[in-house]
Amino acid sequence: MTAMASRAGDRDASITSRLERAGQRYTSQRRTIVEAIAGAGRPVTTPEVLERAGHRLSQSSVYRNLAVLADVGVLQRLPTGGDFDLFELAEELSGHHHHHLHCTACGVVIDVPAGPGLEQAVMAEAEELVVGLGFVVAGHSVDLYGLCVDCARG
Amino acid sequence: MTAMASRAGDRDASITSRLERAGQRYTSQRRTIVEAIAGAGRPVTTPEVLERAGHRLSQSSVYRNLAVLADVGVLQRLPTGGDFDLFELAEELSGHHHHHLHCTACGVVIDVPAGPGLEQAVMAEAEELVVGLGFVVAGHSVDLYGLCVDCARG
DNA sequence: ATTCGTGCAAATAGTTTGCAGCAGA
DNA sequence: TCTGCTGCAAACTATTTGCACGAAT
Repeated sequence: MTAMASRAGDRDASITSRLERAGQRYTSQRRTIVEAIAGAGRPVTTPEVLERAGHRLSQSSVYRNLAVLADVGVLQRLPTGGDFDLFELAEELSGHHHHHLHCTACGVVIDVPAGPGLEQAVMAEAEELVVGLGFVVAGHSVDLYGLCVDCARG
Repeated sequence: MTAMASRAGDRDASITSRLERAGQRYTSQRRTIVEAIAGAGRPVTTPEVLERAGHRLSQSSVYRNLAVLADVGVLQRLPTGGDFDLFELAEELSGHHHHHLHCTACGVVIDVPAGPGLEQAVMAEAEELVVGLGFVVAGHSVDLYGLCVDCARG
């Protein structure tokens, strides 16, 4: 419990500081949004955020706050090609580096922890690119496409 | 030259058959679109397709045809989070498996050939997921984010 | 007090669609 | 000649924005 509280506190402090650096405040509405997203355990859409927050906040404010939170690095935006973009806690805050599993049938996106072998391979590849193209690699993402358990059955 | 012509012919035949399987035709406009995209050598946006085709086709038809061509597997759509999605030739048709380098400053996306080490690592990871989650992996993409040569300098 | 946040309604912009004429098999 | 393709204009929808009021420091 102490450890949990401490970790939650760390997260809030980090979010507050990121916002303040941009002259912004960590309001209760922004807290609600962050908690709705963190509590989902997977990337969520704007309507889902609204839903999970019980529609207690206006749509325009959600859009505005998602943009602000993504801007200061609290959230990560995931384009999907579908109707809505997805949002998740930035890896720097959630603490665990992961990749995504996209179900091409139902559209759900699931987090999967990044294995060390794959990470190493990506790093090696990134290294070659710096040398070969002068491209400075800052981050990466690995996305797997297929069918989730539910859709694979039927 | 013979080899080139042969390869181009193979591509057209493959495209025609994919379209016909869906009761569609490989019209000259669709040819124009495919050539505009194939000739770019990197993923392009809808306005770029229009531009590269010299604005000889209507915007709505371009949208319609990009959707059809993506549906039958001739093109691949790449969501970006920016204003426009990107389109590129499907890997089955272009023949070379590759990943993408995204410049976070100017937004350009560059193709990079997929190295064998990375591919192997992704496959291994995919294998574990099938066993662990029952998720059936059909494909994947690796995306690297950073600064392209031009943006890294200036 | 001043600055930022919020809700509402209106505006924006990428994309889709209805329809009438055209073209290919 | 039948089915699908195209262009135009209108419709649609996710997202953004102007404005006036409320909240926080």
